Amino acid sequence: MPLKSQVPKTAVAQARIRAIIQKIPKGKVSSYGAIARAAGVPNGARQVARVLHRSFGLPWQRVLGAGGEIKLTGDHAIEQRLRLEAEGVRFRGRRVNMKAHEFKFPRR
DNA sequence: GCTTTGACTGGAA
DNA sequence: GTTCCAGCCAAAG
Repeated sequence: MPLKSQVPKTAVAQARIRAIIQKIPKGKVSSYGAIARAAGVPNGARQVARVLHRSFGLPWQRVLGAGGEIKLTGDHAIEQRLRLEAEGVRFRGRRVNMKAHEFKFPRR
């Protein structure tokens, strides 16, 4: 009989989310939804956002909304754009060219 | 334990 | 292009 996991499922998901975000290479970006799916949490986009905000030391600037749109508000949005442009990511208006910069995660 | 809130998403009008 | 709406998940009050 397998022992019941003492670790909450939510904590596992969050750990995966952090690990995945760490894997995004410089010059590439991803979206909340894509990361959630890669972490095994479909429709967990909001959860990705929460983890991203909570944890420290992640390349948060490489995480965008669907379609490569910046979802942040205020000064944080400005900083994110500056950081990404510094990494070579080109913007078209308020969006990124996902065709060229989206990082695709390996399938299970 | 119910309600509100948020760095979300996709589809429809 | 915009606005509205319904769905989803976890944390906070």
